[in-house]
Amino acid sequence: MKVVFWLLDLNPKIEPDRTELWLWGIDSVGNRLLVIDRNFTAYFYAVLQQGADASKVVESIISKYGCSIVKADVVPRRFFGKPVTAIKVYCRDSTQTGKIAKQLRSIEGVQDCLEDDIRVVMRYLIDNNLSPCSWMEAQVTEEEVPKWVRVTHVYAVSEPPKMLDDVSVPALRTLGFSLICYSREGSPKPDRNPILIISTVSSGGKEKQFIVDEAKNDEPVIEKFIRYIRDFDPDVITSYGANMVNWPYLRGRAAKFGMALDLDRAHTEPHTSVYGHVSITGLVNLDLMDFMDVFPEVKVQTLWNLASYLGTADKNKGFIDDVLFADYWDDPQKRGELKRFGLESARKAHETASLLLDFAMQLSSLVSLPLDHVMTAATGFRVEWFLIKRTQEIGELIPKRLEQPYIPYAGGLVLSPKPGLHENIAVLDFKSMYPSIMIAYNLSPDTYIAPDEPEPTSGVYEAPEVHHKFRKEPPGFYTEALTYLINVRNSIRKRMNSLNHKTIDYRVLDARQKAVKIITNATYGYAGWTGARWYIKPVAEAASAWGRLTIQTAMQMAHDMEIGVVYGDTDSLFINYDQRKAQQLQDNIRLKLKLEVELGDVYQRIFFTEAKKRYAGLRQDGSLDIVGLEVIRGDWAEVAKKVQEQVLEIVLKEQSPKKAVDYVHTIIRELRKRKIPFTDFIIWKTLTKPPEDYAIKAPHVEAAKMLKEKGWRLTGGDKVGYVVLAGKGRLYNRVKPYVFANPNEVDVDYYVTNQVLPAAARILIFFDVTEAELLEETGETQEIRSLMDYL
DNA sequence: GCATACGGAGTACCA
DNA sequence: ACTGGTACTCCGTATGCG
Repeated sequence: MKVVFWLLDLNPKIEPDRTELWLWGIDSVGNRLLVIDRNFTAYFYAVLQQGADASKVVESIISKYGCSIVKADVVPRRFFGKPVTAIKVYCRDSTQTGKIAKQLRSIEGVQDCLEDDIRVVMRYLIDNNLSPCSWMEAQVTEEEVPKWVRVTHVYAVSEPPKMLDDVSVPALRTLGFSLICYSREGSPKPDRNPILIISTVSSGGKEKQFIVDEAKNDEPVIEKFIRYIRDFDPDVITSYGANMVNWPYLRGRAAKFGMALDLDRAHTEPHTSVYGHVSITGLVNLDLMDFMDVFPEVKVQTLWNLASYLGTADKNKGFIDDVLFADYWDDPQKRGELKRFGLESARKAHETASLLLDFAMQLSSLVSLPLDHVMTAATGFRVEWFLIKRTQEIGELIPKRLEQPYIPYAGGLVLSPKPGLHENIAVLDFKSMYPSIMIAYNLSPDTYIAPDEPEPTSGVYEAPEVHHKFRKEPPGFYTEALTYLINVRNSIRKRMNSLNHKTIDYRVLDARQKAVKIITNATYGYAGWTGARWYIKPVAEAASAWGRLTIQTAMQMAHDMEIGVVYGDTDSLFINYDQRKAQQLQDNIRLKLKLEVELGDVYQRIFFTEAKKRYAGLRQDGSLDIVGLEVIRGDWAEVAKKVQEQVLEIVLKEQSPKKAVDYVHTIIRELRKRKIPFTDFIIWKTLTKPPEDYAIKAPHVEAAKMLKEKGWRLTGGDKVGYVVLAGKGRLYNRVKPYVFANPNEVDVDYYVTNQVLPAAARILIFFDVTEAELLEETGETQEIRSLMDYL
């Protein structure tokens, strides 16, 4: 019989005599099912030395290691584009490929072994051209469902499934949860601190909380939570901090009680897998924290900030800092608030996940990494798996990941802006400049011609400045991959145009085009990453060199047409806007440089400082576009950011520096009177390593050390929120984590001199306002103000 | 002994 | 745990001056 199913998750099942592939899916009527492929044979390649006798090598491999090898076939392959002869070595035991490959490397005639580091799951997906989060069909025979497998049907296949061309997504059962633990010794630890509340929200809108008793015995809480999940049987289970905190904590607590955290579909427990991700067999564990790199605008990474950015929540109403959990629990007046907070967190997790799930599924389907891995994997790995999939058709072998020395190279060209105000400025952007350049000049690991190599007869492209050469024909696999991505995105966008924005199809397609876009744009970065399997520095170096030439040529063309250029960065030019001339410049660039240029923002007025990468523009619709300045930085106090934003708005819209100065005076006065909310004083900075590893004393490091002393866990990547307190000595001697600080201790003067003043002066200095003027109020304004204050 | 200068560490942004 | 280009604050020491 035939089944059609949507692939949710897959895992290898290691048996003594074989490795099975277990594919967990959902069929078209909503049955959860398991499809088992028992015909998988692991393999790797032994690449032969030039001129080695292939059959001789096969013979010696078989004679020496025959008992662990099923068969060995001689096959033609490519490596960095160059033809090689390889022996495809099939292994009896999929867990032994690495070991056998290592032994084979010392056999005479074998140059190296490759692809022994490709994991079973990815091998299966790549070889059979299957993608997770996609529909597929297979010829199957139904089997009895083992007692410990929680699905409706189990099938066996004799052939791997085949992909279907259907972009739809089945209705998934989703569950979001949050954890609240009790600790008076800093970060809770599972061996000593109980869970107080587990809150869950599931698709269908059901909300349920599991709350500990007065004795804080959380054993039944965990028990009931496990049972609840098993009954609901979610396809996707989501929480914020799932991988690093929630699952390890739940496992730790369960272990303490001698309980198995048995809530998956195969009677096993959540276990840590690649990239530190927690895998739950048969379903998908999604950590919302892994989505934070999609939204760099959210500076302080928390579930509540993410939710409010995505618009599912009204700011931080009802938020409780985890430092205070124990206090809230112990206070009968406040315990209810804590319970509400827990439930609200679960709601936010569930709502946020439902907004982001489409994107994650499309990314998973595009790059072939399973849904529960794809957001955890760094950009480089997502690009890499996408590329690996594309190289299989052309027989390119997958290089090993090597430790390579890091040598920087020249990047994009940045022009110095003309400081001050400009009227009527338009931005011309090169459309996906690096990908276009890589396609145009066939830049790829397999097209690179090293200096000592002969040039092919079809000719080469030679990069400016750096003189790296790339063969013109045939196209390299980067070129093919990028062309595919760009075409796919165009066709998706075309299809979207004919759809209502509110339809599910539109939403799914939009998620897909976003996924395609991030992979396209990351390919240049991947090319210059020393960790890349296909790292060849000249590829990235040539792309940026052509980029610099491109922007310089475009600038010269603008100049020849008497179009003023006020600024530019890498792939953009800021020009004095004249619609007719701009259009003509675009056409000229398209003809001469063979690259698309699009008209970006048009500003009524734009303000530049002397610094590059920092400006503020007033768009024609009246909105502000602030770039690089303190306003959008995450490491300045809110009070300073608000002041700068207002100053920019006044200066750009009303063109009244005087009014801006008055505004600054007002805020400084309020600051001195401590009328500014405490949270506006918090300065957030990221730790790049554990606090104790710092060679120097820095304010955020000292604040982090204070938190650590009280038992809070802090390492690289964590953000520390601190405030500056009144006192003497170095700055680092008078900071405190904001959770420990009292609003009255805040050093108002510091915030005036080192936060508000520089932020405001950065702008107003270009309107001949001095810092002294910003500090001192003079003349009548002061009289009026003080009279007003008095009244 | 103090104020100032300046390079380096550290962070965060833009493309 | 994708790239380079850039600005900026603060630390921590060197330097200059009296």
